[in-house]
Amino acid sequence: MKTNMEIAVIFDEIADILEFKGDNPFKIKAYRSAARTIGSLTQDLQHVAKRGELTKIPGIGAAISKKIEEIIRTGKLRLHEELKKSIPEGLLEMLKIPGLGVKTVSKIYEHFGISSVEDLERLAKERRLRKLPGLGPKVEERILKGIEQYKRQKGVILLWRALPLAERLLEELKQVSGVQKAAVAGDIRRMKDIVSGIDILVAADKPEDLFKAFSRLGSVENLNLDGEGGAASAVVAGVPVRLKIAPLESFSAALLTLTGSEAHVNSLKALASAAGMKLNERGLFKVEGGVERRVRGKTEEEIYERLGLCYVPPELREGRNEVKAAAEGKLPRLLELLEVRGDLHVHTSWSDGARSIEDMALSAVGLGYEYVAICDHSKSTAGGLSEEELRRQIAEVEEVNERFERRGLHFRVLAGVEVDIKEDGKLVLGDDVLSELDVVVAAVHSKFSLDAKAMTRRIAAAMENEHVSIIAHLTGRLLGKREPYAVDIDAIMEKARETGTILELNAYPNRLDLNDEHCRLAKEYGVKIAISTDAHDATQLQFMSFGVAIARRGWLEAKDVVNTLPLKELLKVI
DNA sequence: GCCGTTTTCGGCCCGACTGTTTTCAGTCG
Repeated sequence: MKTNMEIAVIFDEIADILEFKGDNPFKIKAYRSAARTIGSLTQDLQHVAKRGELTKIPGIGAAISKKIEEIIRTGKLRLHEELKKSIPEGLLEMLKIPGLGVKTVSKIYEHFGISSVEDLERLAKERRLRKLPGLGPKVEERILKGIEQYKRQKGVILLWRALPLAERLLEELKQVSGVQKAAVAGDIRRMKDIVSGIDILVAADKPEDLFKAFSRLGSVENLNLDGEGGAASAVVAGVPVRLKIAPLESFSAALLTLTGSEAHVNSLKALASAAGMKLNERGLFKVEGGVERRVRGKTEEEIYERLGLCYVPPELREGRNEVKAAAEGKLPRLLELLEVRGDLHVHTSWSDGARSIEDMALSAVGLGYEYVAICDHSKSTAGGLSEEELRRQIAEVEEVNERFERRGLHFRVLAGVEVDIKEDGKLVLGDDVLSELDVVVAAVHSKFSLDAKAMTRRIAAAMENEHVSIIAHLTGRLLGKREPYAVDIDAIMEKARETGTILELNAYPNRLDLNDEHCRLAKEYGVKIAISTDAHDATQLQFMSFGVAIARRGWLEAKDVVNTLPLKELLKVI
């Protein structure tokens, strides 16, 4: 069984290899776009294939759909295997270094005959790369920095990659005979943006059967069994999976301790000990005269209750004062996905999105939303809009709204834009056209390498613009790919409070920007948050759940988040 | 390899940025 991501990687590698071979650039682009679409698909490709609807996915035609079917059927793709044999292994890895593309890697390979990141690093350190025509000291330096970054982010596992895999493994394990209960634990359960792997806890009669079943699951590698400890570990689809078996009576305590975090669990243990009890993965016990007696604790809720605490949702279990708050009954009533009433940042085919305004709006209707804000790029970024084009788009938004009204749909498409903030803090679109919009989202898309002072001044200047309601993806990070740019978060929070600017929590799962701690800080400052998906396709509206997870980790409640407001009140705020 | 209200061939986004050049190539979004 291959995940969407694994299938996407295969097509991406095919594109890379074809590019090395100088194949038709448009064919290469087709493979790349297919890979990107598959990678960000929210439904499992196997299901789509089963329904025979692969070619309905934009960018997937007859040839690629056949290849997807081959991968699903056989676990691999012949073409891919053959292509991989045709070039030195390390070249593909070299491509993953940011700032390095096929052209430069080819040039280096042809001249030096090297094909590994290690050799590349050595050459750069020996200052030999700069001897090649077209390369110089700056590029050499950039490559070294890129290698450093690549090494740092190499093993990073993103929540949105691990979560679907975890859910699928859980479903498969639940089918095994003798399994009484099973749950995902660990940092995935706490919904960390980056996770260490997948932890699954199972209560089972016959551990041997479970282990056997586990070893037979698709693409399990490096299986490691610890029969006595009731544990097994393996690598599935490149992700470490840790399986733990517990007796049914200990399930909740085991789930609690396995969910962590360590800091949170340690606080609970200390609390238990202070109350003459003992908490470990086997259960909660009363200790009297050296004798341990199990305290009733069938559920996690009961364990917390016995410790004199309100239930602490997994997202809060980070050792950030949540135990104290739970003791005082001061935990926030965390935001729920169902409280979200709209999405304030989505793209359409007017810029680099895949769908029309109406398509995106109808999908938002399907999610039960009351509104969606169309915020395409402004000129200078990703096929963005000029003033004139934006005015035409506003007109189309109005048409869609009129059509909806005639059909009796209580839904509003908001006219917006994601306007670029220039280096000097000015916006690339004039105030005239911005004043005609319902919502203006401003964002940095260039000159990422400014120092913190300049970047902060730049963003703060944009916040001063009276038309700007929201600042998008504040730090510009791309998880596993690009570090956040330097910016003084406190100064931005201060400026946001002063100007009443809303900060976006970008829910696109490789951004999640603001992060959880920024959210909590915003709340302290009294700065409001908009959770927006930045969807570039209709299915990506579902990324909202990742944004809500991060908001919950940041202690946010519905009242902290503007897109929980009904339309009328929202309009006042934006 | 994909796509089609110009539909089975022929076109497929393009500008910003950077570093290298001295008018351009490579990478990125």
